[in-house]
Amino acid sequence: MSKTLLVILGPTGVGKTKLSLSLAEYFNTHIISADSRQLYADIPIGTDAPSAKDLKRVKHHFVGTLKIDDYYSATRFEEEALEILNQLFTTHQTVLMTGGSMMYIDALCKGIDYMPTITLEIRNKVVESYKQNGLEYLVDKLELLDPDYSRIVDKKNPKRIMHALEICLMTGKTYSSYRTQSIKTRPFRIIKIGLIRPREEIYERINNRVDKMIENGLIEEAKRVYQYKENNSLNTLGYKELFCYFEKKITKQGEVWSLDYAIDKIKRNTRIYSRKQITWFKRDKEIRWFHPDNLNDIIEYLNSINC
RNA sequence: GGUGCCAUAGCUCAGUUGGUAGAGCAUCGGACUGAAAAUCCGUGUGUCCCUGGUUCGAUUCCUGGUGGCACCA
Repeated sequence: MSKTLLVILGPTGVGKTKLSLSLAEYFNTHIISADSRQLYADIPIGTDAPSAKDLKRVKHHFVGTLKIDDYYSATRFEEEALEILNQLFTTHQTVLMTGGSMMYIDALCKGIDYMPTITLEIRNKVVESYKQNGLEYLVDKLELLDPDYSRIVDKKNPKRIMHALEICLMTGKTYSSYRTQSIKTRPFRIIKIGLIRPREEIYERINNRVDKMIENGLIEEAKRVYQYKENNSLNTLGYKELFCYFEKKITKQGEVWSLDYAIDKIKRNTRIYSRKQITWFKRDKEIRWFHPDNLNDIIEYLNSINC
């Protein structure tokens, strides 16, 4: 029998955590978390990380393993998750991966192209140039250095432009030359289970969850990490909005960010995020969709394919 | 009871000197390959409250309703 990676995915708030715990117990196995923010140890409330109790019930990987200012990326996740998977497959037939970080899931399932890590020096240089000269300047520069990519890149998206430029500047080669976009095959079977609910249910659960996070001390948690706010780990739902409130920023409507406004924004942005996830997952035809309450249907399906 | 103001998108409102309408928010759709909870793009048909009148033509002006708000009794 082949080894199986069972992927449980879905939009935020749909109920992945609860179902994954049940399934992991059913298979008596571990969970690999595919969540780019639950990786960080100091922000468990805002990222809705598995509780201490959950972690005791089932062994998790990639939860709370990083410091708030650690660098991380989908590629590192690919490498490290593969390594852990290989170990786990020596003792387990089935391993679960669960999470909502779309690119992390794809990185492990399909692989992503190798690219050199950008040095801090180059990154700062490019970011600085963006601030000084604006996006169009960078677009022009990219057109010179990598005309192929320049033709297809979204020219309004600063991150895409900057990253391609960084690669060009650092390696002296084009960004396109690293972009093979080939799909890697894995030496194990991958089964994807998608969890979905009607929109209203997802939205209601998100709204309730945010209220609960506030009750559980999200504001204090955000204050504790505020000094690290420049780090990517905190460019995150829940924190960025509270930071605006802390800083008494002015809203588009010309008012000072109140706590209520920040909380509404968190809810709204989380809803938008969940939609974005749905959009991404919709493209993946390998996903078999279920309602999270139908654990039995899922197990029945898995049995039928010899899981 | 009297007077004044208001009634337009799911919400808050703008607007049409009379030629059937548009912003913000909400909603919805999409892109995505080493920062991805990031970053970026796109999306507005709605009995313009109802009725009658004037008019070639009314959501717009006028009459009368209905509902809301404010003030006066």
